[in-house]
Amino acid sequence: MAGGDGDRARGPKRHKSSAPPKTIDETAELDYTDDVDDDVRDADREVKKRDFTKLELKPDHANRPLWACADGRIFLETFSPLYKQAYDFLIAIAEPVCRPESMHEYNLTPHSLYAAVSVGLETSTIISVMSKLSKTKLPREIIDFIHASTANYGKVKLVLKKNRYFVESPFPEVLQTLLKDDIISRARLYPEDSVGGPSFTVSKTAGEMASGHEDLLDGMELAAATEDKETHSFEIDPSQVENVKQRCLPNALNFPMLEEYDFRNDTVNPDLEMELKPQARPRPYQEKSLSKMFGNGRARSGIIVLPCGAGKSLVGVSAACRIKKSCLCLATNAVSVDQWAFQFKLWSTIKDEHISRFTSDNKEKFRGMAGVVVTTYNMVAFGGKRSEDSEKIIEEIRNREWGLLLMDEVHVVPAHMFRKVISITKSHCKLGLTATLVREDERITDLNFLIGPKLYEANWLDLVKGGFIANVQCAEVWCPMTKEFFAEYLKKENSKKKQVLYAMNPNKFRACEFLIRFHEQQRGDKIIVFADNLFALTSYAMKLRKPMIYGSTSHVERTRILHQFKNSSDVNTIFLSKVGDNSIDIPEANVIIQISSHAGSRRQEAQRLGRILRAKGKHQDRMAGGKEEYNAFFYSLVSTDTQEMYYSTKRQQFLVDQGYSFKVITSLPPPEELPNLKYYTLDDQLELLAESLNAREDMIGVEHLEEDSDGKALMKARRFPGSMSAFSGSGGMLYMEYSTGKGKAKKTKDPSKRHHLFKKRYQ
DNA sequence: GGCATGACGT
DNA sequence: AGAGCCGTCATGCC
Repeated sequence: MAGGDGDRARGPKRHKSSAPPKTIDETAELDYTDDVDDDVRDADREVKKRDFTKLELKPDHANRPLWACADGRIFLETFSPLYKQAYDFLIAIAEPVCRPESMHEYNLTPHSLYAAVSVGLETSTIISVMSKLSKTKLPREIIDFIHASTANYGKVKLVLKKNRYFVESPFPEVLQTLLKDDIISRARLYPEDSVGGPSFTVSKTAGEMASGHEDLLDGMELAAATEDKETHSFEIDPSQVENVKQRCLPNALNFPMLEEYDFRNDTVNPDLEMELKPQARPRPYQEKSLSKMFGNGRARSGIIVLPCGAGKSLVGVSAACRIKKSCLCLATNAVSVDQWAFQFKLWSTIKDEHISRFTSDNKEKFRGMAGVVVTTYNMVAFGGKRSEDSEKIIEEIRNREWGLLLMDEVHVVPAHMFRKVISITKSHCKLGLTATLVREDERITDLNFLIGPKLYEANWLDLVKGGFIANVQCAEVWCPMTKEFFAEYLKKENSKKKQVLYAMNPNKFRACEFLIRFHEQQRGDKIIVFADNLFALTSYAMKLRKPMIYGSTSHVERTRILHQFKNSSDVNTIFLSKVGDNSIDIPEANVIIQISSHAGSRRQEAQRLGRILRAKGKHQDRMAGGKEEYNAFFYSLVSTDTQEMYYSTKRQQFLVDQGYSFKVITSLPPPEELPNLKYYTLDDQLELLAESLNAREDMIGVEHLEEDSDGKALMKARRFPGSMSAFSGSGGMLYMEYSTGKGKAKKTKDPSKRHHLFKKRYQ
């Protein structure tokens, strides 16, 4: 799983040296006389794996949207009339690698196929649908691979009964196989009345193995098999569940454990009275996510990936409303806890006394037999000494059997401490939600055994087309370093000092000033400026007299600034440090300018973009006229010839994989604007340089900051004798021209930035 | 305020 | 070359 990377486990062997496949156009022009035979020599097959020209096209290939390579790569034409069905199918069986506008690339992996069978697809269906969609006869390797990857699915179940975990299977020999594994056999617990032995607990149940129904293509129905079976089981140590599940995954023993909650037949745990309100109407993709989770009448554990602003919370609340059992909802911080509690009350009929928040400031009592508790990962995983109140509540949380464990921002769960929440709490079903299933470390794949497979992932650009999220223009603004700043930059060894210099580059400052002025005055937009570096954040905000929020801004202050930003036309721009990445909710903003973003985090980049995806409102109707128009803007300001260039490319990767393209702008601000912007004279620039060079770590702190009555930031004069001097009048002409026109290289035309599939053409 | 933790980069 | 430790900026809990 994992959005785009992380999952190094490939399907059929990938050839390191293999050249990129020919482009579709090239292959289409060749003739297809050769056949893909079942018994070609290995050497031939090696060639055929990476050569499209040898594939036999079906006569009606034009109507079929897929190309499948023998090495597990799949390409999808997005302009096909079957795109929608094919997308739903592919996202279920394969890992998206890159999704530019007209051609998607996917990868078939053991994990992705495991995910496919977990949402109810059967091996034969996967092969037949793929075959139907494919322009060519499916390569033998692919078929074998699908069979091998899915053969053992559904043979083993993990079941929670009376707060104890059992590994169950109708096949005792499978359990024996599992127990040959050291980790699993050590995790086994024996019944108290036995001395330990090879025998399993046997029970008779109406065993229904995996089944479900999907509306993939016409006539594609999945059979449900119901028959009475004997079930064999052994108990495992709750603290070892994570390890046991890991051992069972496709890349190890390959008996992935089913985790499904038959909530309708759960008579042990009390029901919770909670319905979705009639006005809560899930959108098609939300409905689709839920159908993946509840496809067979039970609740599957897994992960749903939706962009920010696409309504993840409605999916979470809907899931809880279907299960109708106690639900533990985990979020990353207190603000988010409040929002979740609010969302539950907004979308569901849950009674106030059945929902409680549990944070350090808000320890609401848990009443009744069943309920929803919203709390933080921190609270559950906390290892230190707890207050008396907390101790009581956490004890209740530990001992309860939760119907649903709902995890917001689930990409944080692989972290060392946070993953503990999975074993601390006992739940029948786990649902993880996130917009960005990426981490810069390799641990994202751990979610496969910590929680479950990825159940659904929406395509951002499809949601843009549907008008569900904003249509964002992404741009990278190249700001050349001034001569003086660059000279100092080259002298510095310390990367921290370098960072300050490229963030404070006067050309970047003026590009920022220009963009703010343009969007505020010409378009009436609401702007967020992000700066990771606190020196840059404070300097920019003060020079431009805009309010800012960073780590040590008090809660009261944050609320006040955000309120002004939302409600007053006087405050249209706010400066945020990385506080803005997570814990602040700003639905009004529709422009982002990044001035310092040293960290090469793809997740942060996507998260920041997500801040403006909700932006629609008055701009929404512009889309109605048929012609799409951008209603949100995302600018990354980078100082050219510095480290920033490298990080910027790295940061953008996630969004590029989602199909976003970054336009490169090289002529900002327009030359004729220069005199109207700050740091026009060399003296001013040199003064800024001196300040930047003197910037010390300890100078950032509340004690050095003051705010004037407008809430605009000022700095104590003695700290920065020169900083107050240049509040020159703004005004002057503003230009629209930057968005189009001369001399501006579009990134998409730059061969080095193209997707590898298309690189050749530009070489 | 102190301590623990996360996610980056070096 | 890579793992692991530390630095920075953030949060949460007591």
